[in-house]
Amino acid sequence: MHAFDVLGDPVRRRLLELLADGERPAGDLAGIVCTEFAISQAAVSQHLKVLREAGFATPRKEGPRRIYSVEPGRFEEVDDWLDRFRHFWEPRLDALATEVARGKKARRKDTGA
Amino acid sequence: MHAFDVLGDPVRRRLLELLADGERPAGDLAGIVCTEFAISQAAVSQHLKVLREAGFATPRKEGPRRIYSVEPGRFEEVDDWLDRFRHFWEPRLDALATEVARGKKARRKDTGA
DNA sequence: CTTTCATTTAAGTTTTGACTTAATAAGTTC
DNA sequence: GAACTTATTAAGTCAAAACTTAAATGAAAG
Repeated sequence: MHAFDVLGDPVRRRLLELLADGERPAGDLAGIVCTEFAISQAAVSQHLKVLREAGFATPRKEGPRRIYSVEPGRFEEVDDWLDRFRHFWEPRLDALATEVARGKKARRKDTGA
Repeated sequence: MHAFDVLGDPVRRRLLELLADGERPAGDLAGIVCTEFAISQAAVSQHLKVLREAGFATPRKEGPRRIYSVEPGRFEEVDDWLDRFRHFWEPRLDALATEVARGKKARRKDTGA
């Protein structure tokens, strides 16, 4: 499932926003999102399943609860897709500055420098 | 319409990818996307409408054709949303380096420095 | 080992939105 | 202005996906 297909849902985006500040148990997430969107707790669990299976979040079992936390990989993928549009609004830095500043390609592809 | 709702469609993403390299007439875009996705030209036009109305692309009339080009605003919005997740995968630069490197908040909010 | 709490899964319904065909609009060319 | 091109809009169909209720799972507590 493409990263943007997952993010193309307001409930899932909200869940991720909540997780951005740190891990949270599923029930906690449901408590917030159910009232905000007026949907059932089961619906939230289904969205969590999508996030799980798409690799946006992972649960950790702690007694009877599942503590969810953000999984960065797919976000990075989104960021990469955005790269091809960055020149439309970001000032063009010289190539080295960009590499150093964002430090992305170097780390990811390990070009051997 | 939320930026991610717009990007949550593979045809629209493809259209934007094509526009990332530079402006193109609608017919040109349709020619490519219709074959790639096996959909009608009208369907592509409908997607272009969504992109137009959401502010992701703007057409410029040139004779009978509409030359589409990227409108950066909404992409920047997406980038901003991602900001809250960046710390999960980007090395934390010191604050000034971040400002200089990305030059975003400074330019946008013009904090007066 | 049964009850209870937290969460997920299953089954079925409803809604959203993407697609098709047909019609319309606007710009050239003759 | 008739014919042809380029593109958008309208109307209706269909499928994907989000939601609901109900049942199932699994851990802890009595």
